[in-house]
Amino acid sequence: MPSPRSQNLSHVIACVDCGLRELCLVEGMTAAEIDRLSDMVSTRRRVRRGEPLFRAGDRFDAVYPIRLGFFKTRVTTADGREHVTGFPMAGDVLGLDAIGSGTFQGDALALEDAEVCVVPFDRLESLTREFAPLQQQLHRVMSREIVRDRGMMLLLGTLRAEQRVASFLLNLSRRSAQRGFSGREFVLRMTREEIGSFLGLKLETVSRALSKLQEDATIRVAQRKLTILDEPRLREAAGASCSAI
Amino acid sequence: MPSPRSQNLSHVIACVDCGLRELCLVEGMTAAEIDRLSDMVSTRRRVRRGEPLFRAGDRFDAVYPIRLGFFKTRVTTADGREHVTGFPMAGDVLGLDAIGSGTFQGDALALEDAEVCVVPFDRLESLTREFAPLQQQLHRVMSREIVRDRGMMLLLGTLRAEQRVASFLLNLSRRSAQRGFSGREFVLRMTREEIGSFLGLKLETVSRALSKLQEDATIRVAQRKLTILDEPRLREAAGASCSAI
DNA sequence: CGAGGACTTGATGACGGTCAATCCGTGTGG
DNA sequence: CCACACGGATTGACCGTCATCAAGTCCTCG
Repeated sequence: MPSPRSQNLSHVIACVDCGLRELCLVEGMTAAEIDRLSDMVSTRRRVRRGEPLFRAGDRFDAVYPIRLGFFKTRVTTADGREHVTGFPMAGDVLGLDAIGSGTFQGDALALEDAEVCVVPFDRLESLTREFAPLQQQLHRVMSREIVRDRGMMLLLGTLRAEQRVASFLLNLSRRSAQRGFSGREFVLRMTREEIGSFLGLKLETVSRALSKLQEDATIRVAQRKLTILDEPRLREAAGASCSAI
Repeated sequence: MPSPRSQNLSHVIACVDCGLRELCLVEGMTAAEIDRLSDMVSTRRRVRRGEPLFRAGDRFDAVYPIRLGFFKTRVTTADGREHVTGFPMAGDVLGLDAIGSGTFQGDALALEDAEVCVVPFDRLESLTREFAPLQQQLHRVMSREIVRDRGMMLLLGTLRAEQRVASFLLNLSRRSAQRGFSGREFVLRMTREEIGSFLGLKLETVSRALSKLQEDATIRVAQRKLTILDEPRLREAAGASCSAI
């Protein structure tokens, strides 16, 4: 893994020029304020596919807005079972759950080559005391995380297998579209097993649900490539809680 | 519902004297700093059993540390199904999930007569810019909420009915003990149906699980009164993820 | 004391888990 | 270059857990 210092900083895009501004921490700040933040975030870190950004038990001292790439976050229970808690992508912020305890509670693994900004948390906290908009945005981002998790609880607690898979696809579609990519056609960067772990299902059940949706001509799925053919139908398959996650 | 102004403020306990300090927002602050916060939180609000503290769609402008009582929070889906997202009790802070959107995403209903502190959020944000310890504590509280929700996702995604119920009881026990009450004997303030909604189960399944644990002499349950007879066995019944929630 | 809600318990069936066989795409080595 | 191995994915058969439906009991509160 390359040290942060191995990055050529002159090539680092400033926050003010970053395409992810409105998803990230700086939303609502003036250009001058953003530059202050940008100076602080002078380091980036690349994470290669399969490598961890952090692991459970690592000491927390920074949060990581994702610049590029796709991660999975997971927790591992005492008896070795693994549960995927999310699939963060560019614009999402990793590590917020570690603030409370000072150590990371789970692993974050890159599902493809990725790059994150390294935001030292103590300095971020100081800066939020100066800039109210930054503070508000940090609170919004954390709060969004809570709302997202509530949505997942609803999904896990009330939906049936096919509804869960349909909701999951709609979620990926929406987030893909938010980031300027196609919401209709995208690549599933994770395995069926990882999807299953995230949704509280077994990989076979995920596979069956996808096959079923394909039979209905709702989606087309060829390996990792997924196309939404009939979005209204997919929303219907997800049930009324399609907006859940 | 009585207006906040109807409270006799001279009887309001200052934060510095509050038994819930270490759970609430002021942990780590000096007495002088706490007094500043205390002045701000000059209003309390009583909520009678069955009444809402807030409802989905209400405008967010304050968070509510619970002084006394037991709540349930829930979300209602478009098609009218209800899902309980938590059972906050004294020392927990209500409303953090609304920061992101500015409106409450779900309802908070008192399961028994309750009293909360009203902390106007814009003033709390200003104050956190002055007092770093207060800011850190707010972040810790929000982060804890995320971790808690992650734990619920793990529970809902991986545990079987009896394990969920056992985990739930251990959670109530721990929180009860943290607040100075017995962790061995406590009252279930919610119905079987509400427990089921929270755990992603039907009320009959909850009832059966409780009966089963009683047959094993792990617990004794008489209506709402619950006694843990054999805690190690209950931990075993919860599986390795007993620390989940 | 009566009514209604909360709870328990039983019978039955559906959904999804488990086990197993097979297929497919990719990368590796003969 | 092809054969093979391997992991991921699909599909089928079977079974267990939990939801559903239903009956009946027990508290609680008017």
